[in-house]
Amino acid sequence: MDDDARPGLRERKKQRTHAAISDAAIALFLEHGFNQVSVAQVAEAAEVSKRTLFAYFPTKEDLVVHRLADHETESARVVRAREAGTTPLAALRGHFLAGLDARDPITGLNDHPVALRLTRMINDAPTLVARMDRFKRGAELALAEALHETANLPDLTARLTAVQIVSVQWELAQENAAHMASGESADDRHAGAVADAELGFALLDRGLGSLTRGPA
Amino acid sequence: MDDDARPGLRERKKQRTHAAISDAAIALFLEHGFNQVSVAQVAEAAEVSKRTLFAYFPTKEDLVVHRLADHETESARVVRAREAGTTPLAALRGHFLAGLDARDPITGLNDHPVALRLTRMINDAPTLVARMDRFKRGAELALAEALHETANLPDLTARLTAVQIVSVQWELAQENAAHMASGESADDRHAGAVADAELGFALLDRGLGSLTRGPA
DNA sequence: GAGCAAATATATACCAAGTGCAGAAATACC
DNA sequence: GGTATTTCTGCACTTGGTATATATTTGCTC
Repeated sequence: MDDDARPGLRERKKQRTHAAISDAAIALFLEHGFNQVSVAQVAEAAEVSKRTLFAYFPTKEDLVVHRLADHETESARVVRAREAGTTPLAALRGHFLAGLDARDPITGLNDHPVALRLTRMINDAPTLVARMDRFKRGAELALAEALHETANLPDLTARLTAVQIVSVQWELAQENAAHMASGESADDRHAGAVADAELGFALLDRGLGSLTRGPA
Repeated sequence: MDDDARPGLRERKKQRTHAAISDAAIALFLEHGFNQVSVAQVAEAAEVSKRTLFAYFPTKEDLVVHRLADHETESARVVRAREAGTTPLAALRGHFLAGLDARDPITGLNDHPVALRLTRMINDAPTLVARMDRFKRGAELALAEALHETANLPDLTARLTAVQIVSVQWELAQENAAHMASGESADDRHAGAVADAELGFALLDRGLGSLTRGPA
């Protein structure tokens, strides 16, 4: 819809307003907490009417979550862009490990103060946590579609596969974020995070039966 | 908390009020839709003040979801109650298949008109869907704890295992519910549901690698 | 059974998220 | 410059949920 072909004054202004609202919101939320700041305050700080704010962001939660929108289809894109001969799972494993090396916040392995405050802010606000779940669900469906289309999997099989993969990635990120929240540094945690990721992807690849049957 | 040891007039009255509110809510929601009915209307129908309603149910969504509360720990209980020598996954597989046979609504394989209207009502209300996600998350954590305590699994391994299992069960139920929503009868669907469940649990047991490596 | 303390219910007023609407202001287009 | 079209704004309104202070009910003791 929003082709970035030609700026145009109107488009540029819209983008600036969008950014102004978002920035004001994040700043206020990080400072005082999500539930402690009303959308009216955000609107005032962004010098915009409440009505306009809701024209840009359909809900208060979107003021935070819209920043993750790109990540929603990340796994799906990785699967689609994998090289021939690479299984989807191998591609995703490689991508996740690369994310750990890069300290990509989506892996949870990032100890920037802002990242820490952000995860804490989210976990303190139930409605935000719920919104993150919807985000996760979107990632599952996008990945399922990618698997269905590029890996020759039946629809249900693709969905069953996708939900397992996304759930494991999510839990790994939660684990890393919990370590960060308890004060550990990303560098100190890195080795453990890699080991945990290997465990998670091994479980996905070889199945839970491998726990009782021993390693393949 | 609420020991059912001795009734007592006060307790009985509370239970009756609780049921009255819940029944009024479900009836109105099924009739007009979740978003189309206000909590004030529910309170009026139940002949109770709005404040009292919120004393019994912390949120509007709880008016619906509290009925599933028991199911939240169902998988965890199945794992804890499994016979010696049975793996958790085998126990859960057996339980799920039994649920299909019994047309347990939690498996999605139930074509009672009320069940159909209920799933439709939930899917039409985003806040209810979000609440179901929280319910699912609770089931994951409960199962993780059960696996940790009874299957000798490290904490993270238990959580990774639990999220995979619950996610697959959930997706299987979604699939069945979708079939019901499109008019198929539970009896007609049963064989397919069993086959899908076998697929799902096979993926869990043998891993996603089995898709590329072929059957074990 | 009267009387009192604790629990529960109610009415009222209130806050915050989100929507509908009518009009003002800005932008694009000619 | 004039006009059609977006976009923004102010205002009133609905709804979920909470605070407070007051009334009602229940349980218990004598």
